[in-house]
Amino acid sequence: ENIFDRSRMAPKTPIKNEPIDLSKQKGCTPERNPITPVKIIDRPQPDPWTPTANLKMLVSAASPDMRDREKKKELFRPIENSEQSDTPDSLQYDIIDDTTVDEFEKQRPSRKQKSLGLLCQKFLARYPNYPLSTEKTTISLDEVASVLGVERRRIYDIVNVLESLHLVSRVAKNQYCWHGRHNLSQTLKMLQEAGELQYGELMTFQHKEQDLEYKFGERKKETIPHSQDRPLLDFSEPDCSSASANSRKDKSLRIMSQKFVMLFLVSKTKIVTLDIAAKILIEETQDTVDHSKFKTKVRRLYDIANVLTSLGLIKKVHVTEERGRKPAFKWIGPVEFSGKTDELRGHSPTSDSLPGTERGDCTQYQICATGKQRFTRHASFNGAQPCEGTRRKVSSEPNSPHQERQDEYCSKMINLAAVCRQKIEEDTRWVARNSSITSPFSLLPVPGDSDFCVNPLPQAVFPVVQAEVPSLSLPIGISSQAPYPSMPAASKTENGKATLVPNQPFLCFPSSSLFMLYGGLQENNLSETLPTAGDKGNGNAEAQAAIPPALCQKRSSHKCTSPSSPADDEEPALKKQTMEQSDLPLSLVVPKKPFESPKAESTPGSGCPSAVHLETYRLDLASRAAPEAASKESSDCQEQEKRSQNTDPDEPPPGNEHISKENANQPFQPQYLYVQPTTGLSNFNFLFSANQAPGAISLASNQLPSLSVPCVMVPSAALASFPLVCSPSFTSPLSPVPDGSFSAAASVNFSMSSMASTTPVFISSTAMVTPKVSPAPSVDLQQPAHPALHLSPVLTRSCSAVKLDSPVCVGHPVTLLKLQQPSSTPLTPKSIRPAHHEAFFKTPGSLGDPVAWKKNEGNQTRNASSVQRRLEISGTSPD
DNA sequence: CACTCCCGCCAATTA
DNA sequence: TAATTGGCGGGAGTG
Repeated sequence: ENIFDRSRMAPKTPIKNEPIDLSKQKGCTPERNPITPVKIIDRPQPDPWTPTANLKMLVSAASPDMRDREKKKELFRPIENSEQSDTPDSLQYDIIDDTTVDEFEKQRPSRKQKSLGLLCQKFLARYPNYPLSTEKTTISLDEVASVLGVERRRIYDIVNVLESLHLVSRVAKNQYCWHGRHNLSQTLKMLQEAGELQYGELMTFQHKEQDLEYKFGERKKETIPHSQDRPLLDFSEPDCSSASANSRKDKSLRIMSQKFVMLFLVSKTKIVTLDIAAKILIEETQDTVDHSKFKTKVRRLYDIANVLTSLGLIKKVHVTEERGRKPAFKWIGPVEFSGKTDELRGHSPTSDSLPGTERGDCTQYQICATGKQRFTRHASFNGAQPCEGTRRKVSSEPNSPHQERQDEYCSKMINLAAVCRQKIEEDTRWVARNSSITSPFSLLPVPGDSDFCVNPLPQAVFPVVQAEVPSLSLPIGISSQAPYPSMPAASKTENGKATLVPNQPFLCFPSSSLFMLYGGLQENNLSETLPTAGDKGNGNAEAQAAIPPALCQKRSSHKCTSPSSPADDEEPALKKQTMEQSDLPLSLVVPKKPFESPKAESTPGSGCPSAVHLETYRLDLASRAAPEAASKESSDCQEQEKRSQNTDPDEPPPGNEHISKENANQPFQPQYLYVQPTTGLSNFNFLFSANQAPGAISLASNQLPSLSVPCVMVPSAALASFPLVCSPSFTSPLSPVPDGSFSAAASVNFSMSSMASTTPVFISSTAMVTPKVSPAPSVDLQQPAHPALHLSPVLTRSCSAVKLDSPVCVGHPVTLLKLQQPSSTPLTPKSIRPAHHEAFFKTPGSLGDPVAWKKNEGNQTRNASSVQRRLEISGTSPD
């Protein structure tokens, strides 16, 4: 295209009087005098009258060529008709006849002809996509403006967007330097990463804590070699900056442009609707976006979109939804940026272990789950996500003090969540419409109680078995793989399938596959408690839930994993897949922050945010249900255990994995889904609670059910070595078993070995999996190698302790037990809290124990991973 | 009427 | 202080 244009354009003579064709000047330096020269000279200002008049004049003045019809046609046509032919055929244009042209010329240029997109095309036509590195092309705004016959203002619009993508950079007043697309892929990659981080986390919130900055800086540096191009990515940081600074800058078209692009890059479907983008970009926390603001944002987005369209990065599409079609844009640019910047930032080997994926998942879930508590959310976020910003913040400010921020944070999150949710919906619909695939999200309204869906990861990435649980009214995520027939009431035990066993609180899946489970909160209370958060929270949950695991993984692999880590290999693939699968429901947000997450969290001493969260969470729960927070945890655990045990009998034999529909019925029984780590994820396991309280899911505003999923993230390694205890449901106050009763806690041990890929995993929410899950698996609570202690014996107390220490991220009330360290004495959450933050936030490497621990695990995991993991269920009750 | 998005006022920044 | 940038939103063109 460009070439063509160029040829055309090239001949052009510089504007009449213009001294020099600055545009072509090589070397930015040549004419150092950034003169603002020309500006007026050629442009007789005389006619203030109509813009059109000016335009005409300019056009005519600009060059003879401009007058030429053909030229015009060329210029205009391509853009105008872009829809028709994305691949413009030069011939076409030529062919197009002049006859029309005359009129064309006469009539005042139509609006289209003056469109920014067209203008941008003209602009781009002037410069080579891939200029020789040796020469630098300088762009003079004035010149360009005059040549193109537009006011400078318009040029700014174009340049700003181009600048956001590093296609140009400002060198001086009125002077920009043309870089071309050499760095485009790199830039996109960066944006993608940033997007994942940002949107994944949702919050890159700003605090400028040193850490944050530090991190950022570091990251950037790592990623970006050149100093020059990076300017934009900074946007995330700016938040911190003072309001004043932010004011203008924040809203900058550049930043918007980057964010907009990020949305595409992060989006699974690669389609972003305008309104959603606008909502997301409006950082306002408020749910209800100011209408005028929204409109303004949309205007800007159109501006940006026009430029991006002319760059061939996006194209306009429409997403149809029940309400009608909505304008949207689809990313048609490169999706994979293997290139240059690939070197991920895997900091330390240890980091790799972190499952970005899980993290992300967790985060999302967490968010969703706890609609109520801000703290919780935050905490969860922190815990779950490694976002530096967040964490730092948290760390620095332990809970309450900074509520404001939290609020903001929350609000943002909420907002984002809402947006995401919408997006998801849309995407889903879109997808559904476009593809036969049923999106998991489509589930929408889940009948009260049971609302959880299982989302399979995108196929490619993980061999996933998708389970549908019709009974649950779960929408089955059919993301990629073959959909499984839903099992009606009956439970299925088939291998690949995950099933809910009727009556059983378990979900079983084939070990090999990963599942994402979305669950509603078990507790309605939360929603009640947090009225404000409630809806939003749901939205968040949904949104988050929506996020495809794949993304997470991908993310994790990228960032989290150190280069050396096994994940790396896969990474590309994952990423790719992720990227590729356009059909899948979009996940706007991908949590990203692999860096520290697990480890940091896991850090023993440090009270991980997760721990904090838990506490908070618990507290909330407690408040609604029972007051004793401290005891509560333990109690919960115990309860669950008890229950589980109780239920066990009912349960099908270990070998079977069934999901009981009843679960659905039983609002309170928590179900967990265990997600087997894939290679990439090998380190983490996710447990999601399957059960949700009916209330938890609110479809309210949206049809999409908001799911709050309590989830627990556990490093697989950790699991392997440690016995996991599925947490009891704290859930509803309704829960039959009050605090006091904990009979047995069921401890589930996942040992890598034991959990073979083939082995189905059981997740029991309330129910115990006491029976041997798999016959084969020996119940070794501990692997010899691991230093970790198994708490199995002490489930009860361990619960609390575990949470804190364990690398597990808890999104939810779920209590996982995992003991990493041998520390015999279980720490109570409380005790732990204070200390952790610091440790927590430290770089993974800094974490002594955890790291070591992790490494061990990691190794094991790897080894084991290939091998297997097995789930062991021990009936052992704690004390 | 809903989309698009051009246009240019005018404030924030720069030089 | 003047010029450059660029946010912003009215309102016109399109379909």
